[in-house]
Amino acid sequence: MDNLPNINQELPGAESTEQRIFDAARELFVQKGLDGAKMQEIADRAGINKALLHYYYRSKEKLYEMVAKAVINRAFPVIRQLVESEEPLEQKIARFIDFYIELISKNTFIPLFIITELNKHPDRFFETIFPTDLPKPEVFFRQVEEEIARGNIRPIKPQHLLINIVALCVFPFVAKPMLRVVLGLSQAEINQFLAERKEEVKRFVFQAIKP
Amino acid sequence: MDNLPNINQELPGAESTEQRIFDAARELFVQKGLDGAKMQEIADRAGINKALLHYYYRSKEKLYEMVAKAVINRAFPVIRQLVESEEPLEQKIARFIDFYIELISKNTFIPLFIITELNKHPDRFFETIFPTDLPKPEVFFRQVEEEIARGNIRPIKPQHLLINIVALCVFPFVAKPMLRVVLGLSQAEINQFLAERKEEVKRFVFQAIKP
DNA sequence: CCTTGTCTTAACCAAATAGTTAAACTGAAT
DNA sequence: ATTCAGTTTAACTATTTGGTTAAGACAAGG
Repeated sequence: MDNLPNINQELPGAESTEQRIFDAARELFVQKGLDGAKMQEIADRAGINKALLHYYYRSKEKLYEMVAKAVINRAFPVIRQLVESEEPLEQKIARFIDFYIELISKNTFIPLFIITELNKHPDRFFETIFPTDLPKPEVFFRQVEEEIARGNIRPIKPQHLLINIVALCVFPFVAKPMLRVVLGLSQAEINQFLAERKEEVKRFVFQAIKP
Repeated sequence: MDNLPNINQELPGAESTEQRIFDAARELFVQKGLDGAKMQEIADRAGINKALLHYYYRSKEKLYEMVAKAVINRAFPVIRQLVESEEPLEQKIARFIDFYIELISKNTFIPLFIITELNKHPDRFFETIFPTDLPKPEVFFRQVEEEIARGNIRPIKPQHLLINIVALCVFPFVAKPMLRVVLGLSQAEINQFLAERKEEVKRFVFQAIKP
């Protein structure tokens, strides 16, 4: 009776029921919000009975809360790691853009979800997240100021530079449906356009901060 | 009996019931979205009986549709006018940035509303809500290509330039709560930061497209 | 004053949806 | 095989919520 643990049907879906529920809930909550996602829908996507949602996660609110926490706590450390590293600024910016665009293109709805959630409960956030996970942009700020002092880049407030970079990375993906409307692009053209963003953003940013 | 028209209780709230309903609905829909806003809540905010909502606007969907149309149609024509004008490119970009940031800073929730709802209910938006006369960016595109040909700006796809400009204008306001979290700014500092955006974006963009 | 059309309300209805329960299933330990 | 704990389901209940209805208020005109 050593360690042959609860194998309980781990074969069919390869994942535990609890996890399948959580994944389904995450997808739907992130895409449709608390009110837009329905419990039955979540159950269907997880391929289980609706009662199991309540068996594992007492209520819709609780389930949503756990999802929100997980999403936030997964998103921030990744950014933090990039922003706080000590590698040379130019290289760091290039890596950041590549990585960030890659990340968002695979998780289109996450930024909007976090922003919406942050707007709903501005204070709850600081209880939700591990304090250590909060990105500390000081390293980045110092690097920018050093490069400015050396004359390698033009004077610019580091805060503006950081936000500008993030804006250029995030916005086109978040506003994806608008591309179709405003630029009149087909689905294929939209994908082509978004694929070009990594290089485009890097060119744009580096040109914008040249001395 | 000259011109003493239907005064019908225009005194108490100074506004017609129909208008009060519409205003309440706009506030709540913009803030909470279609699913998040409840009819009873709208009625309460308007200070009237719930049945009146259906008396004036048949259903929730219809009411939402009218609100969404109004919100969008207040924003787009102005943009359109700017984008389609024939004034010199540099001047046009500067005016666009000034105007756009001004507009957004006074209606912070509108872009978020449009983007969120567009992502949640793309069909409804494209079929019923969006106006037929969207901004036509062709003039802008042509101007950019001309300036590139003349060697006044560096080569860049006009679509990317347009999206970059919009991204730099919109994103910081949409992501306002993130500023506090990521940059660690106080409310006063956030306002200061956002006030600097007009000049910052113009500098950044013009520098980025220099030959 | 009485009628008429517009506006407004309280009470009600029906559908959707969150949540509960009791029973059945399952696999493992006794 | 029996028990037992954890898991799962179908059927059910309770609540929320969009929508309706019938009756009343109310001004304006006859």
